[in-house]
Amino acid sequence: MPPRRWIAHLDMDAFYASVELLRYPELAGQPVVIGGGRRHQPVLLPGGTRTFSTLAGYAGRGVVTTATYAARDFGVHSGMGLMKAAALAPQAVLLPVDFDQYRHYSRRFKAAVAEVAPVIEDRGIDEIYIDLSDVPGAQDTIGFDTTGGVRAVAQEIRNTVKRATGLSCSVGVTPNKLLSKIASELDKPDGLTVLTQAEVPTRIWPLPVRRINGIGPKAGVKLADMGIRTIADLAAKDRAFLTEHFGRSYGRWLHDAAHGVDDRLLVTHSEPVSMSRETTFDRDLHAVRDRAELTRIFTQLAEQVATDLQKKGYAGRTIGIKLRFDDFKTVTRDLTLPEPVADKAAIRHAAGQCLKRVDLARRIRLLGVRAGGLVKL
DNA sequence: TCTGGGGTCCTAGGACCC
DNA sequence: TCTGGGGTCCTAGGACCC
Repeated sequence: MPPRRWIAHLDMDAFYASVELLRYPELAGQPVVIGGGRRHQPVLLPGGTRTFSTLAGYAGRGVVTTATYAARDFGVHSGMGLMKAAALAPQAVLLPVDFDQYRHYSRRFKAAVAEVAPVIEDRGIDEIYIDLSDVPGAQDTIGFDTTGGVRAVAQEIRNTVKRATGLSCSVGVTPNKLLSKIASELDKPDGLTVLTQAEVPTRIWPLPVRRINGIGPKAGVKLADMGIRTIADLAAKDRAFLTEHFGRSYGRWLHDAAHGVDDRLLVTHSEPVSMSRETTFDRDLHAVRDRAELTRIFTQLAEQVATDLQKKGYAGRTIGIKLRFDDFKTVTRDLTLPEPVADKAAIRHAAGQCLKRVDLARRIRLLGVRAGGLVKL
């Protein structure tokens, strides 16, 4: 028997919220929402107990970054505006985002996984792909179960993550990244799902098309308009139909995805392409009336980008800006310089040149500064 | 109760060069 | 006077993901 390709997708369960629960164990089982600004720090009372802000009465433009499963039971989910979440679950505890803490636990869980299986693709703070094909034991058959070996390896990885961090995760193991990403959600939280290619029709086809990583809100609506709701519906369409409606490249990809076909290799090393900073204001600002404040924030964003570049040892040749207006329309402008830059004056100046090319009639909701075309110094 | 912040990749048109 | 292709770079917008 030739060795089989086994790719795992590991997804930490409600990651930010779970890290907060390690710090505040008294919140276990309660609806907790992470998001918003710095205003909602817990207060430590003289007796040693803590009091927490709740969602009730929240006013602002924040969104839910993560919600505990207890909060999700009220219909709260990530990306939802905090105002709406407050209407659904006013009693839910609201905690501010603490990225430093999450990054710390992110490094811990990834290092723990690497002890068992070193071939890892980073997919952000709380997800990774892992190639299990060459991990000792993964190709073993246990009794008549040809997937028993890889299941045991995946379980060992889950145990290791739990030991190292106190956090649970969900894992999908299949022959490729596309299927593993779907599989890791099939038994969430704290689950493990192993699927073979032969199980695609029974386990994957009944799912909605939006479960496929790469079919987003727009494509989802377009497919629904054509009566294509499940992955089975999509798999039933031929290539020509899909390329006709979605273009050659995306159409072909849709066809492959529906059939569980995905040859992509793991990307174990990558260089950043861009670095950016952006901010949404508490209230929409007017280019003339709020000029001083806009200028101050604009300069600050440019300086933050410069600091980020210098800290990581990069310079950017293309400097860009982003504005979102009160009608939510977003525009970008960028400028490619003769040489890469990383100092705040150069970035601020180039960003200023970009800003001159924008019509500032509407009020501004968001402002951002970006450096692209990065080169390592 | 409208919709954060940080990214990647793709497309498409125009400039410019050979 | 009017006609080519092909390739690369730059810019703007948009889809999508975590």
